[in-house]
Amino acid sequence: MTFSEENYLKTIYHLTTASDSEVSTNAIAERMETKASSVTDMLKKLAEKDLVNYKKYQGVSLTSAGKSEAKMIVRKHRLWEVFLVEKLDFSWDEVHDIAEQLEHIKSEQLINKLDDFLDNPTEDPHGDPIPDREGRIVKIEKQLLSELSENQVGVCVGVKDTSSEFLKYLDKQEIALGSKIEFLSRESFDLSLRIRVDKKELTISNKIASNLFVKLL
Amino acid sequence: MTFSEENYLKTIYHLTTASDSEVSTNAIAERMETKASSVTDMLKKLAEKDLVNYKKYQGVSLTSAGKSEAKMIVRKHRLWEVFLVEKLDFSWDEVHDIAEQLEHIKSEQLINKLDDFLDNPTEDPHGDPIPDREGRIVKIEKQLLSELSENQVGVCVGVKDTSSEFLKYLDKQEIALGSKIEFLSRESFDLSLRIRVDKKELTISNKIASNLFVKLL
DNA sequence: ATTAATTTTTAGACAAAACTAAAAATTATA
DNA sequence: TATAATTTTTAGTTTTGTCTAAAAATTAAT
Repeated sequence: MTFSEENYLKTIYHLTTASDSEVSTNAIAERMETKASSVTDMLKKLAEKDLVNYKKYQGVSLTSAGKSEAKMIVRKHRLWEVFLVEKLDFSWDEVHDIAEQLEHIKSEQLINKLDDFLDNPTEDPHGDPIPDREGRIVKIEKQLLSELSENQVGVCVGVKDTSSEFLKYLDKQEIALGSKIEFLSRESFDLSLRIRVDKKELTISNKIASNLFVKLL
Repeated sequence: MTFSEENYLKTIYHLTTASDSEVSTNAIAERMETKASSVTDMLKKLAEKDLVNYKKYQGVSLTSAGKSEAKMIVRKHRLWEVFLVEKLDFSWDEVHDIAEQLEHIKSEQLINKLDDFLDNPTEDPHGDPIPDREGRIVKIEKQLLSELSENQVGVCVGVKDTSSEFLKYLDKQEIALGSKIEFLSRESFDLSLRIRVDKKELTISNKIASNLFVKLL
């Protein structure tokens, strides 16, 4: 399997799990910053290899073979992210691009040894679940901070947007995985939220709140 | 820089440092298990980028830019090998193929953090020197076991052949980096050597002895 | 229900890196 | 020093993954 094929599978996996349906050629092209015609070419190739279900003009989904390949790529990506943050002391906004490269390294033994070395983590530094060696994913129940009602309290368990920009903002506000977040009040005018993070009170926009996952206490 | 370009630079680096002269198209082709015509194509491209000195029919050498690129690839390869052996518990005969992939990961920050994480090793698991972040190499004086004279004593500091086959043979004989090796006697008929490794006496062929580096005590 | 807009696919081209086969240059040999 | 053998380069293909432009299919709008 080539890097390019792996990238397509991974993208299709993310898009289909997010929307829980078939995904369009254009959606893939947009996410991968490539042209629709290139996507069509690759879909044909992946269909030929029985990694995707593809019918012209009908969108694509992964076959079970494709899905398990995709999960292994996601597994590698997220394990390497844990390594970079936990062992090499990278911050959570710096690891994505490097993990994009590392996820293509081919060696099952390597990834399983890495998994053990990291003590078999179940989530990456952004709170996303890491598939185990059989592809199983332990899903934690979490919800967006923006969906809480006043006075509910949760722990930050993940981020929806993993852009460097957003993550740096969180660092600045001292919001990290594990931070206790209390929903104090909602400003009806702009939907901004008053929250308490650990000891400190602050105001965040609704956009921020709808990119932060919390687990209710 | 593409993977392929990096592989060519690395090969040229190894061949030129071994022979200390220009290297021929055929030598590169043979080492890389490719065709001479493919090598010629790539040499033109590398010359275009000022990474090699190339004149038709005259062989090639690295420019200083090419050499420093090559050293960085070697640095990455060897640091990853240390990681695999020291941290992930691979044996020294298993790491080469994985390091061949990892050496192409692009991030200076990554490799420098890895270097620190490993406590800035100066040699890889086969005893080969690891260039530092400026490309400096600390060369240790070492010689082939086959070049010793009777009753000299050394410590195993490296291997010339790094094939899995040879390394497994050494494991079987319990010869490792750091083993104390006493040259007891030479059999003139087949040039085989009687040696003592740590406490145990054994006989090894001249071929084995000429692939083992020792440092005299 | 046609027409218009959008999406998707096809067709043809291109760059990278490999290959084969043949030509050219170099080196070795008689 | 001719000629033979070897090495290296050139020329022309192939494969992979991308692109543009145009055609075809689908979806939206009047």
